[in-house]
Amino acid sequence: MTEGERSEGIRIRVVRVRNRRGEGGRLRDEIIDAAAELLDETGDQHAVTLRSVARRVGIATPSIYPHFPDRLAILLAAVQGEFTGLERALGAAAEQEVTDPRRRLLAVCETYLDFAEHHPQRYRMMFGGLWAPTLEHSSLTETDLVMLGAPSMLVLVEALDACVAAGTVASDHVSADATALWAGLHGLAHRRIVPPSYSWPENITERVILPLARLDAA
Amino acid sequence: MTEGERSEGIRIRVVRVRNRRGEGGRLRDEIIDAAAELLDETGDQHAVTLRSVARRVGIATPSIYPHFPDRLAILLAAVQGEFTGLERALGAAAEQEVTDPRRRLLAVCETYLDFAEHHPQRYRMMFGGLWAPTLEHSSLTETDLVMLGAPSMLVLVEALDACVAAGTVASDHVSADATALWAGLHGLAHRRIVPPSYSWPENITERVILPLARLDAA
DNA sequence: TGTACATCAGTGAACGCGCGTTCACTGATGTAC
DNA sequence: TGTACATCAGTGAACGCGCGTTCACTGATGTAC
Repeated sequence: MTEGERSEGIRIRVVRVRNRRGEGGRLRDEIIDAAAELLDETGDQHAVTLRSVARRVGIATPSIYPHFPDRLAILLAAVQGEFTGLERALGAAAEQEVTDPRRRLLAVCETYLDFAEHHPQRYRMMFGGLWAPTLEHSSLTETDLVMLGAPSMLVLVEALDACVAAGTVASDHVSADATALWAGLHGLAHRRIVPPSYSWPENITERVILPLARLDAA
Repeated sequence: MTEGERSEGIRIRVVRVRNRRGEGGRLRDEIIDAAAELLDETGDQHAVTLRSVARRVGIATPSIYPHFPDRLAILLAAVQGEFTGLERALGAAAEQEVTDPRRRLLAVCETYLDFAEHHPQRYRMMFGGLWAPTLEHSSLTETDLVMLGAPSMLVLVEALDACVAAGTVASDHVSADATALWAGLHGLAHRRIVPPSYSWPENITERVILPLARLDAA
């Protein structure tokens, strides 16, 4: 045991209770959680190494292999979990605003931007396009990655569609306009990720969302 | 000498002519170029190491130290050069379309997206927000980074302003609307960076740019 | 009810690799005399 | 015009580090008899 110890006089040893027989699969979730934590803290996929994950979990490095074939498989699993989290947050926001479709759409947009603000490193990992070049040497397929964002996109499409149905918004192609709106949201999310030195206009959010969603000013 | 050789029977040695006395500064530019090439090829700032740069240039690794204090200083210099390239491209596009401000604005937008498409890895490096978390251990300041994009932004602001002056576009706050337009462009650029599996609507570009620029359809 | 044993969950040491950084050095070249 | 020398532009070996991956292993635990 080389890790879980501090060399400051007192030695701390992380005690991890070994899973019971038949429940070894639990370690898989612990590994994913540790990877997500490391991503959040560092914002750098290179910080998620087999060894750093093992340290965080409190296991020996080779113990990862029964659960994941390689480093990227861990990362994909972590990012999958994060996309699920985004989807849930967007879905919950949509359900909060049952009556007014305009307010529902704006709530979904706001929740999207909040997610980016509160989890900037995750967001960057999810949408930063960090994946493509790394794919070559791994077991992942391109489709794995593209499919990840689909359910979240669906929430946005439905929220916009409700506005169209209610006559609040005129759109000849709802999913296309939802994609356009997403592009704007992604651009706005950039603002919350990057250091705040650039002086963004105060009402930049409205200036992007309202025209793209074809909504009037409030 | 360990590099510049291939172990396939024939040995190739990269012959690099040492700079003449007083012209040692030339190596600095060679280092920046090599770093930019590595960024373009890999899209991964971690691929730009002192050793990989030295190999590419054809020098010994320690020869970098007289020119750059650390790895990040090389990266900053490379990214600076790339921002200058973007600025030139946008400026050239604006100058092509002297007469019609509407067409000029659209040309600037198109050039921006073309840059993202043709240099996806550079673009990601420039705007991907990869910098912030890495900054702590380096000699760079946050302002260094924020200032980089300012001249390019100015081209966009001026192009939009010309539309407003010509009465083509109504805007109560030109620089704010230019920032909103940039957010949309950044979202669109995402499309050209990410693997093309997601089925983007055909006219997504117009659906984003026209409403944000407050332009009518053509 | 007791016990032998197969299996499960994980360990710990070792390997070769590329990395950043240091150090003392080398050989060409411009310049002072 | 010739030569000694300081300086410039880089070199090459070495270091310790964290990494992914391999290998033989260990000890607890559930199960068959």
